[in-house]
Amino acid sequence: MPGPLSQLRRGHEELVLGLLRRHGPLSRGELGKHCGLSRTTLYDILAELVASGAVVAATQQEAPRGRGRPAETLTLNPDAGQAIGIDFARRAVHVAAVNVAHEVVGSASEPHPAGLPWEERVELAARLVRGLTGAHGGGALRLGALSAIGVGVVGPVGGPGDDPKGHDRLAGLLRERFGVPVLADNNTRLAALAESIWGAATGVEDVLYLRLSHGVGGGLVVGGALHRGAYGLSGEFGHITVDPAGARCDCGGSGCLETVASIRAVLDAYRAAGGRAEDVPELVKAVREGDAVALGLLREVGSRIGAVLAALCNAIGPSVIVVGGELAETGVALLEPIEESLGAQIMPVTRNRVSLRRATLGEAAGALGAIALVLHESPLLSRYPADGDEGERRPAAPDRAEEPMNPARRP
Amino acid sequence: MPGPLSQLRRGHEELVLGLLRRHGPLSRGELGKHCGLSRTTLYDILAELVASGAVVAATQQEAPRGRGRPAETLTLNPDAGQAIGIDFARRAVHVAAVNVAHEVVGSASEPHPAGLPWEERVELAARLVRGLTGAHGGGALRLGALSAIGVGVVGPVGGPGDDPKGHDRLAGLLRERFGVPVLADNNTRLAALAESIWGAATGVEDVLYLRLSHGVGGGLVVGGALHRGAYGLSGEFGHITVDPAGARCDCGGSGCLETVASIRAVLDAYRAAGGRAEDVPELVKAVREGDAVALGLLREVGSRIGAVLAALCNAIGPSVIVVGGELAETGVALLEPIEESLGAQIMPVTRNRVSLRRATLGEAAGALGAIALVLHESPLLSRYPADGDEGERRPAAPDRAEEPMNPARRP
DNA sequence: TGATATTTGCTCAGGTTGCGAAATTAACCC
DNA sequence: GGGTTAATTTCGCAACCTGAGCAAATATCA
Repeated sequence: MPGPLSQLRRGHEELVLGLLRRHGPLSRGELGKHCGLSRTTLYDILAELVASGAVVAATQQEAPRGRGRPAETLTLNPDAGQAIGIDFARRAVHVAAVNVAHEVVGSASEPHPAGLPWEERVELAARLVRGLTGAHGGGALRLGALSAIGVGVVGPVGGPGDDPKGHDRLAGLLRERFGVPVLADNNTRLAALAESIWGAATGVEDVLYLRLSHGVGGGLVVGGALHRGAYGLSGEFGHITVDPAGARCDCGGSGCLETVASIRAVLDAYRAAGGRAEDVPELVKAVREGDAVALGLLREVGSRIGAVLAALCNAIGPSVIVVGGELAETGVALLEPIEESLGAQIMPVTRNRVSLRRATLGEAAGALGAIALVLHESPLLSRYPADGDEGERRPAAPDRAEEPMNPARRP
Repeated sequence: MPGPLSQLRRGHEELVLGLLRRHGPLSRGELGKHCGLSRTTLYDILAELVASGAVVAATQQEAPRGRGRPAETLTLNPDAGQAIGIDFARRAVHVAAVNVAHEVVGSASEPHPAGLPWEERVELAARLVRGLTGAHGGGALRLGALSAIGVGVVGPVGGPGDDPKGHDRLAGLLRERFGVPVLADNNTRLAALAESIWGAATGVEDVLYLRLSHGVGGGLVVGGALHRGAYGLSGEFGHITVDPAGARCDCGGSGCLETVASIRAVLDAYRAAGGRAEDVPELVKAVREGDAVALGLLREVGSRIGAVLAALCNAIGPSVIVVGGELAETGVALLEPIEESLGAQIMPVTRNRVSLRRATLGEAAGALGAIALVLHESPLLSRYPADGDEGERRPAAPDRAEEPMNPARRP
């Protein structure tokens, strides 16, 4: 029964673990300088963490020999706990695992036919997870202190009760098999989160992620946290209208970005212009060989994309834009026109403050994001029970800090 | 010296006060059901709040006579404390005041020439504040437990150190005069926050606010909190390109929404089309009289606006869109075309989940938002001291809950 | 009318957490 | 070996949360 006090303690533990994660090995003294807690409390917490095995004394003795007693350097125990994330994409399952230090220890994927029943997809995921943890040498899967699984799924997540896609059942299956809570979100959004932590925008707090794949979508990271929107419908960049007179889109609209910038749209346009490419690798090959038709097409597509990104930038003000998905493999042939168009339409004040980057995580991004979901939401799992009878919500009062921050907010 | 424990306590006090704010008078028992704290703790906190005068027993005796001892109904003491907000607009100063119950107790405005020095504008603000608190009968201004002033200013706020607009000096002047901390943000953004609390989107957690005035701008409320963006540049909807071949804009770009939907742009276009109107009221009058030119123009402008809003909706997923600023006074003549265009370009899944509304707060919105800034950020003022030597930041781990929430996050 | 049940308001003892001050330990320097 | 310095540990106290239990006020029942 997690009361407010245990929560406070847990928050402080998270704070200390977070410092170790970001700074690497640290002595107790250095830790104390950064965490804002009193030495006594910090030592108490550290003793607890050491006892639990989450933190161990670093073996390296590269201490800059000072005058007094040498400080013991502490570091996270890389074997103490793991978290896994599973991305149930349309035609494949991806899994990934990280250790307590938030270092990726492995990932695996396996394609499957579209429409495979949830039972079999869960079975497949479980097999991949076994392979991962086994290969890592551990044997039995240990979820450690995190005790939750993150899941990425296709389609909007987070809306009210309806469950058209069977997500609730999926969560049930996973809970049953792994015996731990399951957290889920849209896999493209999770890819955005992953890129903001391990990928092209590591450490950046405000990220706009655009994914150009069979579908076109994306996600927003706001203040370091994933943005979901009112009905879990945030990040649908692919269905922004770029040409009201354009082609019909599966979503019911016309001239959506997806009808211009999806894989199929680009390949169709390429073939219509006389090019020959059956899939993205062939298109990439053509681009590498300097095919003028391909380059011209990508220039046009990139220009459209850049216009949409510029509008979003002005509205949302991210500091990094990440472009991912298979089409991003065409590299500068696509990114340069995007950047040109973006620069032309964005506000001049913002222009040199936004950086456009290509995604770095590839197909594991969704699974990694699912892990991040667990790591970020984990304190949620220990919150004290809800009233339950009515959806009582707090207004937007900012939560208490768990870590020092500068109170001098300059107006 | 506010340690983590005092903060915890303060958080719980805020929680209880927040419940009273939103639900109005409540008995201890009802309060207990919602706050998730143990009865003992709750009673302790309430005793403290009653002793401090922040909470008083409600005089009304409309208790639904139950079986046992009748419950004492508690309510916020409307005279216990006040907060003030000041909006330093380009050509006017607006001030507003609220009591602890977050009820607006008064507001006042006074126009002034553009470019007035900060000293005189602060002087003007102080005079307005004196008038307000005096008129309310109180006499001396009491800021109560809040002890901070919120300020709205023109231009981006929240970026790094540079201070081209003299905001730092303004904060200094206000701190000196009122002797309390000063919190500031962009006034249009603050208007968005105000609309999400007291205005057209009361209680809504995800709001997109668009302001059509001399400039065109807006703000985003995400999860009930104001969104600032990486460099304080969020909400610049006015500089989204709607027509790359359009007119030059002051921002340096071309064809920005502001070149189409600002007051001057609309009036110019109206006159160019043969209409006669020197200012917005005259335009509104023409609209009311069914002037076909005006209606046609607004239809076109609204259509442009709707297209931009649709794109933003797909990306951000708000549940309410609020349109404010002087031009919104043209009413349905503008809102209907906006809604049509919005509905046509938004994703069908989202269509009936987004509601478009006209702002309700008028010119006081900025000042009210400044108050909200103080109310929302107030816990910040009591956070424990920072390390100061380096900008140590926590990653995006969600903060601890101060209030019950449903831990069952359905995937 | 009086007894009982029920709900509410409140107190008390106990456990946990955080923190300041003093004591202890382990190195270095002379 | 003795002194110095800094890291670590111990100790005692204060603040906070909580469960249990008691008193107060009222409705219901005999």
